[in-house]
Amino acid sequence: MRIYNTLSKTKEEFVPVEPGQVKIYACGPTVYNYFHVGNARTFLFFDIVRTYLTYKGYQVKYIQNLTDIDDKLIQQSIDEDLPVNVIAEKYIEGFFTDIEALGLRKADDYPRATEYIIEMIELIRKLEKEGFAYNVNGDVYFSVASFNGYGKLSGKNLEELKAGARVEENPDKKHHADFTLWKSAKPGEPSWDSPWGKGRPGWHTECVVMSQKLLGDSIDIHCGAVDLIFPHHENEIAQAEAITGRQFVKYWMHGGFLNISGEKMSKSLQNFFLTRDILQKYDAEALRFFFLSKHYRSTIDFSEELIKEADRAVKSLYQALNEVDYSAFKNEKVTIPEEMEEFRQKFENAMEDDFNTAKAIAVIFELAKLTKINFLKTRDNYKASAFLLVELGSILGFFSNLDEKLATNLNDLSGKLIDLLLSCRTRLKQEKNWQLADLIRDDLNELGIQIKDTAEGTIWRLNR
RNA sequence: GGCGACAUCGCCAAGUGGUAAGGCAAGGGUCUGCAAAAUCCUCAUCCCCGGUUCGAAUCCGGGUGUCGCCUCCA
Repeated sequence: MRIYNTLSKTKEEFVPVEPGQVKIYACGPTVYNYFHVGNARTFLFFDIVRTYLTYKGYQVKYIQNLTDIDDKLIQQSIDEDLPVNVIAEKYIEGFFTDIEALGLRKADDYPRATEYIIEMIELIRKLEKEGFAYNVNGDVYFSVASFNGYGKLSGKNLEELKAGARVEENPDKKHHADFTLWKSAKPGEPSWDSPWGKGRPGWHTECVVMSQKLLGDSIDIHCGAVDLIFPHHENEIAQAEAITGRQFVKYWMHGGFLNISGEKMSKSLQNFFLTRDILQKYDAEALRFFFLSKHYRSTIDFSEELIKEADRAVKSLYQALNEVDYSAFKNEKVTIPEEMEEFRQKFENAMEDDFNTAKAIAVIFELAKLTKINFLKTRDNYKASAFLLVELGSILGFFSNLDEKLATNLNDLSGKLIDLLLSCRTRLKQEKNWQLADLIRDDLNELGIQIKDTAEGTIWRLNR
């Protein structure tokens, strides 16, 4: 299994710190709003990483944090005229609603920043004591010059950062790349007591503390989107490794951005899409297909047209199962013949090459095709390939509500009524009353009931 | 200004030296009373120029274009 590591800028063989176990820390949302489709892509991808590693037999511990105190939350609390903790609760609830709608599995824990204030203060004190941090009037900064190795993740050096220049000068800082560990509170802001006075922790500290507390000093995978490489993750490394002297994270994984029509999503451009709004209009698996059809590190361009296209693609996958009447044999015990395992192998090869989901999806489609061919030609092995199709597809999160989507019976009465209508239509056809027969067909179609006139007679299916 | 990424069929997208996966769309055939569905078939030499090599979409150099990071951001 090979994973691209931002730290080395290469694909590396994946070897967990402790054999058989994988510890993953995923940067979660700052809960000042419902999350957008870009967040959704990131969250969804790391859920796939977790799911795949679990499928491979690793014992995975997966943590995703919730940032529930920070400047944006404070601003939002002013905008909505609600206390910060109420804002946080509101959007945390929204977060859980939305990830469920997206079909993500729950993380093992969702630690919140405000639950770890004491631990953060403790960390900052240690940093200060050991000369990595300094206090200026109640604001505590991390001194980047004191940590040798600063910039190793993002590939920046302190000189370049200085030359960057576009940064607002803060005369309190020794080096302008120094970042805030503890921020003193202005009147009215939520705050906690600390050795430096009332204030709140800086953003970069929470992930270090929660990662170390819940997963240990050295973990396997820490992930987020590319924008977090600098400064967020760079700053995490500095704090964590300054204290422990050990490698904080073995594999840093970063997902690519999602743009809207070639442009970065931003509120000012009015091209901002909340995940919940998109899920209102489109099927969650269509969105999932859209995300996974491109490699996770590439920038992806979002448009509703592409979601519609993805929706058609997903439907054709379901259609394959419909064709072979998967519902009728889904509870049977079927063993997958040896020669069919080559598909699993191809699928795994794709996934194990830095999670090449686009390639893995191609295998899924090949399997769908094979299933139909087996069914039509030989009637052999089609059950096995259907099972394999569902198994592998499920790893990518597809086929999550098969029963609903494959349903051929509404309920007894409705089904019988449809059958009744169809037998009338058959009679009309025999009488060559095409006009009326077609009317019934078209009207049923309007209702989402698709008629198929086959050699064996007329059958119907719910159009998904 | 500094650092970096990318450019493959109408659209989306794999592919990191051995002769272009997959999806969507499109066209044609079969089936059908007509349709739909299904099914079969068709559909690219990889931004440009130069180089390395027996051989390059894949490596090197130079262009052009797009994008990202350097500031809160998934």
